[in-house]
Amino acid sequence: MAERRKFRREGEERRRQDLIEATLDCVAENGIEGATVRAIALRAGVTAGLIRHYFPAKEDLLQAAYATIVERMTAQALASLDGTGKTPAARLGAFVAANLTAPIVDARVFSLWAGFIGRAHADPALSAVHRDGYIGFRDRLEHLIAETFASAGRTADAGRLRRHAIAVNAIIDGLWIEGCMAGDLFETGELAAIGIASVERVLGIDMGGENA
Amino acid sequence: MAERRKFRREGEERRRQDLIEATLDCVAENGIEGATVRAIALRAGVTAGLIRHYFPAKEDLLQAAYATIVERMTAQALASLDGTGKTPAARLGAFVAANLTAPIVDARVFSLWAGFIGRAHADPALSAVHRDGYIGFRDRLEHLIAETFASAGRTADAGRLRRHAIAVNAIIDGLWIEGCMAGDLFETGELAAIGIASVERVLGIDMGGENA
DNA sequence: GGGCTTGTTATGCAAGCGTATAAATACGGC
DNA sequence: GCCGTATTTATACGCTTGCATAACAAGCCC
Repeated sequence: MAERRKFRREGEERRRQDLIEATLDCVAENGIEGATVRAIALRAGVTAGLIRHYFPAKEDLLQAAYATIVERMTAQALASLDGTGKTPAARLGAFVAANLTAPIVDARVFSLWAGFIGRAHADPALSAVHRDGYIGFRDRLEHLIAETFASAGRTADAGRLRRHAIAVNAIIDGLWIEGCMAGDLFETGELAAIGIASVERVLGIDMGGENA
Repeated sequence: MAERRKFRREGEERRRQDLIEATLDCVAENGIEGATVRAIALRAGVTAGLIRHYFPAKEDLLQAAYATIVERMTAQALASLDGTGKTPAARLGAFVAANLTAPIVDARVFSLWAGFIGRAHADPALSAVHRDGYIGFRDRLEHLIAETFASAGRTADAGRLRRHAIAVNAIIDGLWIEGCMAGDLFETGELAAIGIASVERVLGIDMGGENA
């Protein structure tokens, strides 16, 4: 009668990570409103009360979860740059392609993104997390474009470089959303091909695409 | 003591529209989770119970509200095509510019879009409304591009035309999002200029932009 | 191996949610 | 001017939510 549940004491960082992962699962499956304290706890295999032991309030958990997903996406994108010995143009091309292929183009990731974005307007902290991610991404893009131009012997003033980064960022974002929301409307690799071709034309460079 | 509240009987369509408008206000201000039955009723100036007299369930109201906003955005975009006597290229340019300027680039509209998108994954009906809007928009774009090509004496097979529409749609979407979320990072008209220049380069046409 | 710390569970609470239902009232037809 | 009807209000119910608190036990220290 009334047997108390057994449990293990996990390391602090491990538990925090588990809770964040459970939160992401919940948001991805049922939207942000599906991420209730009880649902998260159930998925993490703990009881609801424990959450408050690691996060002062639910909002803090959501924030941490969003920061995690932003960070993860960024890392995956940057990983595509790891190949050494490539030309700057090839690196830029790989970067664009990576952002338009699985696992970055993924319904689950989009579900997370959308869920958090919807909440960002009401929550300045989430909004800040997002803006940091956006600016970081665009800066990285601008850097890649600058390198590509330099290696091609082309010059571009700061303003032009900035506008190029904005445009390329828009192409990636727009195609990413299209792919995530309506992946079934595109063939494998089609979005990446369109993205590369578009970026080539916008920047007036050759990244080895087939100019689809 | 216990004075019952006075009220007026409004026409059915008028009440429905008021409730939808109130719903949009709530979603825009506090996200979709801020759109509770009571909050909506308060803003519409009625009591909560009335909502169920016009909509079987809250979900039906949300659906109607989303359909309304999608329809409204589409109408605004199409209105930019109304000018007669323009060349197809100029019409396409006007269309792109309109989608990258107020009132379409607007934090409130984006807030609505994001709120509903976040819920779309959990609600197939909302998802269907969105997809219809997306495909309709892309088709319109493809049509404009085809006209522009035709008037320039260029030919393009169906596949190429489709890919062009996908790319231009991505540019518009991506820049739209950037503008809505971080409008303060851009000067007035900058996004429209970048959009037009990018579309010109991607399509290889001249729409009268300054090729920023 | 006994005691202490603290990670963890269990239980409870007040508030808010969507929905149901009955009473009241505005207003067109006569 | 009254009646009937359908719009609108009022009230309540059952459920879920986030959060608080007290009891408990796991694992480290000595």
